Amino acid sequence: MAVSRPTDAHALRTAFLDFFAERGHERVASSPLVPFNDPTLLFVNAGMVQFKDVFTGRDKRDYRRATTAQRCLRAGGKHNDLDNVGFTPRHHTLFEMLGNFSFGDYFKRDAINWAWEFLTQVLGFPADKLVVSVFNGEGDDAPFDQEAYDLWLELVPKDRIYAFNAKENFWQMGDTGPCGPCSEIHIFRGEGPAPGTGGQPGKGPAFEDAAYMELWNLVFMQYEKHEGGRMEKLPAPSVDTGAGLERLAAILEGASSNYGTSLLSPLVDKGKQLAGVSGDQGEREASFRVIADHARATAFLIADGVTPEKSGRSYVLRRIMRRAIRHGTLVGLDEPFFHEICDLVVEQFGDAYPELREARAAIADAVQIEEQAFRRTLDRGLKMVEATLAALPERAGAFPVDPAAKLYDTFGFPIDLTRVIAVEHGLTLDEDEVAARVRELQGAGDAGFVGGDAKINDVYFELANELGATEFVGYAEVEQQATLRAIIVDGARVESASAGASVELIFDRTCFYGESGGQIGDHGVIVGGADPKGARLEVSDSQKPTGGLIVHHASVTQGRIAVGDSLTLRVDVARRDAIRRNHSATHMLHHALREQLGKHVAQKGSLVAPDRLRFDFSHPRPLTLEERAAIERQVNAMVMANAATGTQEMSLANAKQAGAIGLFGEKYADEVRVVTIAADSVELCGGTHVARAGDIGLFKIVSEGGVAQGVRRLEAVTGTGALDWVQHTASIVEQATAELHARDADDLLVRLAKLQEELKLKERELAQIERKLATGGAGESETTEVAGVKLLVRKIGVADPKVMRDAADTLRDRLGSGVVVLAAERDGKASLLVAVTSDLAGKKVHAGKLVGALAGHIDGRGGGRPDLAQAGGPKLAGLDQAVADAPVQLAAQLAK
RNA sequence: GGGGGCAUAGCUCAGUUGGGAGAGCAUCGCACUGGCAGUGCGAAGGUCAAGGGUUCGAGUCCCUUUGCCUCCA
Repeated sequence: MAVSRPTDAHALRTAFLDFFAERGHERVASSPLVPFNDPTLLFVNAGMVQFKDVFTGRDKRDYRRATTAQRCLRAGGKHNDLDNVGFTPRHHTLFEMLGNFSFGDYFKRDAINWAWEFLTQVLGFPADKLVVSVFNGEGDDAPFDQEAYDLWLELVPKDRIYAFNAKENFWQMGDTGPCGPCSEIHIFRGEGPAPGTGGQPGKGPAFEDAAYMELWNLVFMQYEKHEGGRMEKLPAPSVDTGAGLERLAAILEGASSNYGTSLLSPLVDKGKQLAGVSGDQGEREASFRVIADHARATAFLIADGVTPEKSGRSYVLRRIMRRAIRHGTLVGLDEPFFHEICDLVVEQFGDAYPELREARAAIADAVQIEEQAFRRTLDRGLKMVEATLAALPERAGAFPVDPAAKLYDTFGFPIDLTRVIAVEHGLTLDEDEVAARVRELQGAGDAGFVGGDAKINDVYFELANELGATEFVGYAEVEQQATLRAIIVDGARVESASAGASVELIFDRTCFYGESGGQIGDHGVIVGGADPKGARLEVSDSQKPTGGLIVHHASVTQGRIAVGDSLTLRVDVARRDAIRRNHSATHMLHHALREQLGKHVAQKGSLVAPDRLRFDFSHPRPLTLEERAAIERQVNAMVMANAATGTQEMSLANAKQAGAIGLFGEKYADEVRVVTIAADSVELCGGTHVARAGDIGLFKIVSEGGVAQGVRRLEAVTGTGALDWVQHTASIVEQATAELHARDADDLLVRLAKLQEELKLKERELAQIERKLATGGAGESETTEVAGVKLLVRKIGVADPKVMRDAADTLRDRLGSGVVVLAAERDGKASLLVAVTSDLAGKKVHAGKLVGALAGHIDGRGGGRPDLAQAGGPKLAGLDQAVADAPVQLAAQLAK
């Protein structure tokens, strides 16, 4: 036996991979958690996901056996167990799936024998505790899996072989596609050997029985299901197996729960250490488990390029992080702690998953930022809960549902926390009721997950397999003779096409760059061909749908083309040169951002077009003008240094060694292209670049904005585009300078500030003068008495509401006790204002009612408070009547 | 991507059918005090995020934009 018995979970993982590597399996690295080319899936949730297209035959690999330790995540989407995690021994968000795969190579015999050998020989699990199951032929069109049954019989006594129906033991990828029966291996965890079936397959305890635990699932893909359910035998059946590392480790290490294994217990203990406790924490134990589990998920997700944000996968991550932090507060971890647990994950798993080490700083930063943000949210929510409690009537028995729901939905305050506080105040809160109210508020919008990537047409897979990758010669050439290998019209392959047709073309080689890595596809023309007159095509786009296939989108403007033709491909050079400038500038911008803002800056997306470049990157706040200027200076300094750019093919490992920047979670081939600019900027990149940095001419940022929380977007121009922008902007400044009679552009700002200051002063002065005019010369003569109440009525020249109020104030104070009525004209409209001294307001006289009565004369409406009210209307001519009517209306009010 | 919300003095925020822009803290001044802490009185500080609309009148209502918080897929 070559592989020796492992002592802990990490050694178990290695032992598994070694075991299958020794048996001819390619050791394939775990794919990132974000599925590649699968828009239907939020996260990789099984070991076989990265081989999906291989099983269906759409994709090919140069090996037929593979083994992986695949990180998987179950957290988002329709059915997730998030709420259970931490409270049961085996629910996890992140887990590792060990698997061995056969792509049309070995089948049931080897799969069964190896699984048995690994469990009993390598891990030393007692054979008499293991029971297995096969498909019994019920519930689907496939028959009883006699083959598997017979094979098991060679290893296991008859009464430890169970047979179950399709629900348990038949697997399918989707409604159609590869499928087949499966066999499961379970372990009996009670005392002694596993009890038998009583000799009858299909009879006996169901495996839901807590005494049994599933260890390994072997899927035998031997059928293909077609539309309508018709089942066909596959010529070369495949094997897909999966064994949960956490479970195997629990048995190996004799732990009653997965949290007691060497995978998770160091994380649980770290949490306890930070909380200043040790040993079993009873009810609080679950919180430490949640923290441990979620720390793993958090560290891996961030390493795979997911950041905690408010949409999609990002939101799932944030929810996981917040749940962990919340459980931290439950056990007294009131200071940021989670980043320390996540850092321990990096240490513990960094050997098996080097991507964790690479992302160490990014993980720490993202977690700390999220911890701070969530604690702010908690503080804010706490205040609101207190406010709600304070507003509650004395004898309320329950915390009201609506505020609790709003607190959660709108302000992100955990429902369970609201309940805890309510209970502290002797109130109850039904969490289910609140959750129901939240769903109501949500409007039950269930649109389903919409992924980013579009589904790839089968025809491209077919062509990629048949023709292989298109040779790209466009780094050096912009014109190239090539043989036409395929023509696609409306998604179907054709042999020829004539003028007027919209076609997609594939050649054996091309100088056209297929859109990828943010750089958009080339335009150009294609000429020549077998047609005596010569064909001509305009290429409007070049795409790279899959497998290195470069597809030219073109319209035939002249002549006729056919598969096999030799044609001349000519890229639009001016456009390509502009793209080169923008692509190289993008790299330099990336470099400058990391220098000026910090290493937390990571590319989140980019667009390289001929007229502009766009760069999205992680950064927590808007860029200041100074930061933007510093970045521009640095990029332009690199341009002026005019260093030659270099490209080099090397292995991915060497590239990383050289410090090349790549994208988190991006899938790279083993051989990568590395682009170096001025020795500073080293990036993995397949794009086209300038020969020397100086070719860029000028780099200018033209806009800055946000796309999501923590993600900023810069847009910039280069070369002639930059010149256009500068000239346009400069001409605007010059015109403005001339307009304001400023000496120069600097003076322009001074002039503007001065003008604004002056304007403010003038407005104040004007208001003062107006008020003086309005209040000036108030003699006793104007004042009359109506039923013992002093009344001052006056028409004034200013109708600005504020000035009228000030004027009324002054006049009212002068009266001591009484009523002031002001009338004025403004913008061709009539204005009225009534002010009443406080001794009368609301008691004898109501300003609002009085002004309302007078407003009728000007066809207007109005209102206000008892002591002050305003009205306005369009009928200027009625102003005098209103003035005359004032004593009458006042008398009427006083008479009541 | 959809829903819910926020943006008011340097800071934290109030502003309830649309009717005079506020509080606390911080700042400055004066007073009490041997000095400090403290207390009292007073002052300064606002394009109510930006732009448009409705209205006699908008911090308040409507639309757009920007920034931020939050829930959900």
